[in-house]
Amino acid sequence: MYIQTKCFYFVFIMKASGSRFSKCLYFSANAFARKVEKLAADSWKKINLTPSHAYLLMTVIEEPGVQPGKLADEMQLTPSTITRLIEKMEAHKLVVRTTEGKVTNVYPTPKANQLYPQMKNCRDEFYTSCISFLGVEESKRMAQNINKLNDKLSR
Amino acid sequence: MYIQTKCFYFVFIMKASGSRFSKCLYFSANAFARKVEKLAADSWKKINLTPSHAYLLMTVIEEPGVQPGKLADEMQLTPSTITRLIEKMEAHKLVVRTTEGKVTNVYPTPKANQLYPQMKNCRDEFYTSCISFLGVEESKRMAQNINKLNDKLSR
DNA sequence: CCTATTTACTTGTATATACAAACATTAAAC
DNA sequence: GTTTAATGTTTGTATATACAAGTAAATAGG
Repeated sequence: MYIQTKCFYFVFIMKASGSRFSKCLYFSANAFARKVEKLAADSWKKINLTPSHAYLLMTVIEEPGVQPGKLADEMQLTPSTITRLIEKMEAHKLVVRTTEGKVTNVYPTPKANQLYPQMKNCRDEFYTSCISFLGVEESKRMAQNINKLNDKLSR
Repeated sequence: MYIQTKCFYFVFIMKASGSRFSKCLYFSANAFARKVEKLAADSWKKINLTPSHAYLLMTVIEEPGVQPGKLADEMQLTPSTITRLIEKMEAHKLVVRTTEGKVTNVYPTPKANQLYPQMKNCRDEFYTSCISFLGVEESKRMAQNINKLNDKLSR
């Protein structure tokens, strides 16, 4: 275990931090996002959902009838991206849409509701693996910090 | 100025940090990357380069003959992505490739070299705008922290 | 009441990136 | 030496996302 830690440290010296761009937020932020993405993707793979789909679906289950606009806000994605996600999940019979006037409501299907407990497990597993990589304190602080910066960067 | 700070704080409370997923690294990391991306894109827009293209080109100028594999390492992108980037920049007559055996070398064109001073300006501008949004200390620490985590997450 | 603006969502299109498989070249093993 | 494995790069294909423009409903001004 100690050796593994040292090994991490070695990699640390050689990899990102040793790269030409280590001090550049552009690279670090993007690389970090891709790595967290991968961690999340692994956690949800066993029920065949991408993280975006999974989080969208969980929101729909927890707030049946939620509107696409609100989903866009919460997930910090553009409305068009949300439309695409919903389309796919509709094709997989996990949500249904009803449109009344200019308002659209999204509801989970029974199939989705059945999946919910497993989805919560996946979410827990993802958090656990974040924590095991980054440490419980570090990973919490990181999310907080990033959020703070995100808000400063909100146009 | 004080009011603006308070305003930031208000947004902070309402936006990312208030969202259902604020404590989830998956969302924060992705949103953060997209925002930094946008900042970078703005900085390089005036010379019509995307940040990836710009950084790749600067590397090629500073290390003429650099190989795709090394670029992939430094930029933390996959070799296939590097190939695609190089193809595009070749189409724009900014780099040329020579292949000898299994090794490929990438060189800047005169056009690229001419562009170099402007590119450095754009880079500076990007750093400046990071700093102006996030603060000089915060933005340095952030990049460091992210790198540390990146290295821990390196497969 | 009718036009103009705003709101909510969708569509067309483009970008960046990745993974897996294909190649082609060199190195190793026997 | 011929087969096998490793290395470096490219191609085929798929994903996620965005922006800009389009549509359709609701609301506001005159």
